[in-house]
Amino acid sequence: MDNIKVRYGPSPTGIPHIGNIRTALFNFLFAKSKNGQFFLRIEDTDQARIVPGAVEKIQQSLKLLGLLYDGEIIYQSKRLDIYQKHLEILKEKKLAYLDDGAWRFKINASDPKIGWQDLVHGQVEFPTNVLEDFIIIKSDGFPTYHFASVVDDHLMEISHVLRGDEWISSTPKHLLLYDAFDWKAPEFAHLPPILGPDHKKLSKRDGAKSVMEYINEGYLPEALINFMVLLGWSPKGDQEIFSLDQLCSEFSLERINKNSPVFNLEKLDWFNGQWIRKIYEEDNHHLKKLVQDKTGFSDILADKIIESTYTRVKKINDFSDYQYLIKQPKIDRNLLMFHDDAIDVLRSALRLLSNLKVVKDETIRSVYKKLDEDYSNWSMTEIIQLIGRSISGRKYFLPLLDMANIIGNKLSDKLENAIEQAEKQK
RNA sequence: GGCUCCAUCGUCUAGUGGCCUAGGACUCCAGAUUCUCAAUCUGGCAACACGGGUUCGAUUCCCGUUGGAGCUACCA
Repeated sequence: MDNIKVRYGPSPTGIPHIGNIRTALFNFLFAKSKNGQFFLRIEDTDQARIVPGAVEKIQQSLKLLGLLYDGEIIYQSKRLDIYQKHLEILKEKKLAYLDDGAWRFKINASDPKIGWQDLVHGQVEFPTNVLEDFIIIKSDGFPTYHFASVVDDHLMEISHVLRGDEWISSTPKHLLLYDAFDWKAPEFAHLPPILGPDHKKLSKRDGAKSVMEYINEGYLPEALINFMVLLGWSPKGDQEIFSLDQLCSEFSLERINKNSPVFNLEKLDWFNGQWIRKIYEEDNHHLKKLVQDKTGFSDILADKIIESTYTRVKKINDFSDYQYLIKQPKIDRNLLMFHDDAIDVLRSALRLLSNLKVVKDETIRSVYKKLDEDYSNWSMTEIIQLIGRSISGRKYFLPLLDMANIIGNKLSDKLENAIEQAEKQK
């Protein structure tokens, strides 16, 4: 199969969300895996629903992920004359008629069934008697999706149509249109949609956000791609981490799943963590730049923070949570309050730890001694350094609350054991 | 309602009649490691929706039931 051509055909009715973009991804990967071409076609035939700026957002989303399209972007709204010309052909064949200002296509199926070999679903068939004459040119002169996409796909020599599952029941209409023109229909692959945790259509709350939003939140394009592609597609082996390049050679339509996957943010977070570590190891200048762009850290600060915290971070933005560890700011009132709270927690924790003999007495005594001093003049760093060294010893410390949590967890375990044993003795 | 699609651990999935006491990943739990956490490694919990067939043998094939999703617009 040569001369593979596919297209991504969003309608500019808003900013495309991740489910939408996954369709673009699959199209892109399929084209690249077959050495084919990937086109962008804006399906702006519904004048009422057009959102200004949406096209730019679509382009931006694709660009951020590295999904470069071939050739020029095509606008259906600029091809009205072409659709008109094709309407004439149907009129001549008596396959179109005027109805209340709009043109309808006359269903003229000879067989009781119409079907096709779908590349992900296999054979799909519809009884033709459920089909009704449908509108191809609206009364405002613009074509409907059905008409415009069939005409354009043919003229653009699209070989494979990869689109959402919701189109599956309109495909018979499209097939009839191809027949009417005596055109060869392209191959179809209908992709199952991503669902929310409630198994309903993915909502904004559940993760139907744009690529830009995800990147703003600190997700990496690499992680987004990796996550999206594994939602509905699986590789041959057990490998989980894939770069776009690897996917371009690995991808295949046969391994697309028939059922609808559920969006799972925890796994996205995991992918993002994996990619942060991968980039740190392979190209830490790149990571540093990303962190600096996001946080405005100085060179030295960025180096220190990244080095000490890159294993615990899930999103790029998380790095900024650790800046106070190293920045040595003068203490403001808020930080001071935080001090008091944290130090109270630590103080009582230490008391209990010493009772339970979890930590060396010596350590506790030295921390106590420090804590009894007037700590309000200390910098945050000094406090954390002290506690970090005494209890944990790690040079680049933990946030106080983390520390309190650790101690708290250890305590509750110990206490639970103690209670259990006490009860056993009874 | 009609038509269509779909159905393996909580989630993403492998599996195309015997390699399956169903494999991997996320999450969770435990252990190892690290003077803490994280990361890493090891181990653990956890699934073939149900009922009929077909077959020597079904997660895998067929039918039905149930459940979920989509379409049923002068929206895409």
